Amino acid sequence: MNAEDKRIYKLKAEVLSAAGHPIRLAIIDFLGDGEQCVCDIADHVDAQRSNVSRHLGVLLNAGVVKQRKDGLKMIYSLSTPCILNFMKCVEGVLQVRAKEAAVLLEML
Amino acid sequence: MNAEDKRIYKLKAEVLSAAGHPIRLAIIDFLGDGEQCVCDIADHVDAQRSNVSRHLGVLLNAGVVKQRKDGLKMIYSLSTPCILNFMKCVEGVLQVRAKEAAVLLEML
DNA sequence: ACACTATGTTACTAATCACTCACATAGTAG
DNA sequence: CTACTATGTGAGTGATTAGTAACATAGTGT
Repeated sequence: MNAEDKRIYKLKAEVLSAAGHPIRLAIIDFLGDGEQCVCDIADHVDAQRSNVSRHLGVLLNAGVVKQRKDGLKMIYSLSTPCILNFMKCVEGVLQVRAKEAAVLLEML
Repeated sequence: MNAEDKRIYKLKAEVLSAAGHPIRLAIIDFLGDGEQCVCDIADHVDAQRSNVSRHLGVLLNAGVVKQRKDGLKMIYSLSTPCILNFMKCVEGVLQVRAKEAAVLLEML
């Protein structure tokens, strides 16, 4: 694995770990229904505004969301809808996990 | 967003952030070609064995990989191949990012 | 100009993570 | 049994991250 590969993995890891936080995941899910302003996002994910603002900054920085100003409000939306697709795969992983847990339970 | 939702987002975040590290991403990519033992993985991703062992523990814990013992060796493989698919989407995000960076460059 | 609202930022603390080194364990081969 | 190999784990350190409170900024309406 050369230095070039490492750079690319680092970039990809940035995107994935941006998505790898409960609040940010909730934000992504919420934005799947359409663009939203910070205050509505904060209400929906049940967290403080400044905290949500931070998380949005992380997502923006990773390129997962984009922003647009509308008067006083800053409107956020998903930069590409495929982000929602890979949640399906994540659910698949969780299903495998759950199945294995069930098998272990049987063994007791 | 109720407590149940939060639990599920936390689980999903666990899977995503398990994938959100350059070395672990390289491991996932490598396992895409087929199962591998720890020592070969360590050689391939160019990191120390104990460190790789740790990262594999994280992936295992998240349910991203599974393990199988073969004599002295512990063989790891992807628990579900769809994990490779969502890399495509990550690449899409990076493309959007690159495009925006190019646009910004034009403006200078 | 003033007060008000939405957002972002600074500074700080607590928590988590990554990495390394040294050691422990399990299996293999002589 | 002994030496060796592959893997995993505890302890420690430095780096990164999450969350909060207080403040700064930008736009709106009177």
